Amino acid sequence: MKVYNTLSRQKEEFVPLEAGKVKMYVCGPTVYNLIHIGNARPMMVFDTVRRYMEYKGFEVNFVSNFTDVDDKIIKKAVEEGISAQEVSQRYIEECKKDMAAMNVRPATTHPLATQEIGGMLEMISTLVDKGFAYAVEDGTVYFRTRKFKEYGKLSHKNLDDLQAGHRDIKVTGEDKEDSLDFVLWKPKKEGEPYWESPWCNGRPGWHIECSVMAKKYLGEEIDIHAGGEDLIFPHHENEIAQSEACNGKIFAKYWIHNGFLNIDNKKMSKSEGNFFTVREIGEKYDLQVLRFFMLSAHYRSPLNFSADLMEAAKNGLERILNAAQNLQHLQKNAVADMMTQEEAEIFAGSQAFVEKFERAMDDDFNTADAISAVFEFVKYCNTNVTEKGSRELLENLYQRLDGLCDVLGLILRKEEEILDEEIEKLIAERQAARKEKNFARADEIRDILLGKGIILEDTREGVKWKRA
RNA sequence: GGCGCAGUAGCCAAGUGGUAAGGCAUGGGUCUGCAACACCCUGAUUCACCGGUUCAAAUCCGGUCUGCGCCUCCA
Repeated sequence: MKVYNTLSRQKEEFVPLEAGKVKMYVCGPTVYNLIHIGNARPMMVFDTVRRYMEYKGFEVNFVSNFTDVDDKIIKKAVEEGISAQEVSQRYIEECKKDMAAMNVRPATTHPLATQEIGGMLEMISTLVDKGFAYAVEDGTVYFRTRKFKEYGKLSHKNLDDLQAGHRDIKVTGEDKEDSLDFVLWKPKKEGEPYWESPWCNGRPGWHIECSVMAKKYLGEEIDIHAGGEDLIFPHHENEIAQSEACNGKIFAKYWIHNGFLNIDNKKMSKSEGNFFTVREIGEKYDLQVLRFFMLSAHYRSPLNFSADLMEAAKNGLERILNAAQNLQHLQKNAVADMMTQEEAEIFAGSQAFVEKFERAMDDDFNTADAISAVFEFVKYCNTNVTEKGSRELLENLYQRLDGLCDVLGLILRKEEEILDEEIEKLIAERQAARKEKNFARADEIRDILLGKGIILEDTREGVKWKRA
C-alpha cells in the first residue's frame, strides 16, 4: 500500500510502526456552527482511509478531536448569551448527527480540548524547561520557533522566506522574541473561559491541543496525521515543532492532506454567499450522494461542487444501488439454491474487479479508480445475472459488491421496510388492472404510490419497488 | 516575492514511458401497454500550446499561456 506523504512529497510504501496496527490522528472541526461541506471532505476521505486499512486487516486506532475552546466559539456564546460550553456541546451533537448521516464512523476516541488542559500545561512546561518556550510579562507563553531546527520541514518553507514575505506578519502590541514565534498559552480576557496555569489564568493556543491529544491517545510516535491541506502551515508545522521538541521523537511518520472543496469554482466563503452546510445538502439529497461525489475525485485534487455535479453523482450512485437491489430482488425469488459449474465461473470472474479495486486503493487511496472498478463490477452483474440465477450466486455477488461499497462507506442495503397492507393491496390491485389492460387505473395507482415515496418498476422479473 | 498544484471528450474524472479506464449527459436500437431499470451501439487519430529526448511521450526535459492554492483564522 502506497501513501502520499506531504513530508517527502512522494508516495511511500506504508509500513506501520507496529505490525498490524495503525495509529491515526485527524484534526477535527472547531465547533461553533453546523459543519459545512468543506469540513465534510476530510471526514469522508479519512473515514474511507480508515475503512480501507481495516479491510486490509489493520487494527486502526483513529483519533479525531473537537476543538471546543476558541475565539469563534466565545463570540457565538456572547451573541447568544449562553456559555461557550453550551455552544460547543450543541454543535458537537449536531456534528455527530451529520457524521452519522454521511456514514462516517465515530472515531475510536473523540477528545475535547477542554478536557485535556492538564496535558497541555504539562507539555508547555516541558517546552519551557527545555528552552523551546518562554513566557512574557502578561503571561503569554510562546514557542521559540527558531530553536527548532527542522521548522518548515513539512510545509517546505524556510524561515527567512517567511519573514521576507510580502505579508506583514508582525502584529502590533506583541512582545515576542521573534515574529515567527506562536502562542502556546494566552491570558484570558474579561468574561472568557479560563484555566489556571503557572503563567497566568488563561487558555491554550490552538496548536498545542492536537499535539497533546495525539500523544495521550496514540503515543509519542504515530503512523498517520491527517487533515485539510490548509492545515499544513502553520498548524501541522507547529504541531511537529511542539511534539518533537517535547518528546525528542519523530511525531508522525506519514502526513496526509486532502485538497480543498470549491463551490462553482470559487473558494467557499460566507461573504461570497456560496456556503453550504452539510445539513442543507442533506435536505435535498441523501448524504450518500455527497459521499459518492467526494470520492469520485482523488482526495488530493481540488474538487468543485455544484448543483449539476451533485445531480450527476446522484444518477451515478443510483446505477450502483439499482444493481444491488436487482441482486437482492432476484435472490428473494430464486428457484435454485446452489451455484452451477457455470455460475461458479461467473463468480470467479468477478474477482478481477476486486483486484482492480484493491490496486486502486493501494495506490494512495485512488477512490476514483476504485469506483470505476465498482461500475465495471455492476455491469458484469447486470449482464451475467438473470431470474434463473441460483440463490448462492446472487448472494455471493451481492456480498462481494457490498464488501467493496462498504470500504467506500456506501450503503447498499436499504432498511427492511414493512409495506403497509394498504400499499401491498395497491400493488396487487394494479397488477390485476394491468392484466385487464385497465392501464389508466394502473397508472393512477403507480402515481398514488409515488406520492407515498414508493417507486414501482415493472421488470422481466416482476414488479419491483423501492423508496425514492 | 517564496513554495506548490492543475489544464485529458458536452460535463465529471482515472491514467505519469508502450499506443486514451469509468461515470453523467446526448443520439439510435432491444425490451416494454406506458414509464423506469437493464443491455447493445454512439463518442478524444488525441491529452492547453511550442520545442526537445526516445524505437515509442498525455506521461520525461525546457519554454509559453491559462486557472488555482498556501505563505493570515480556515477542512
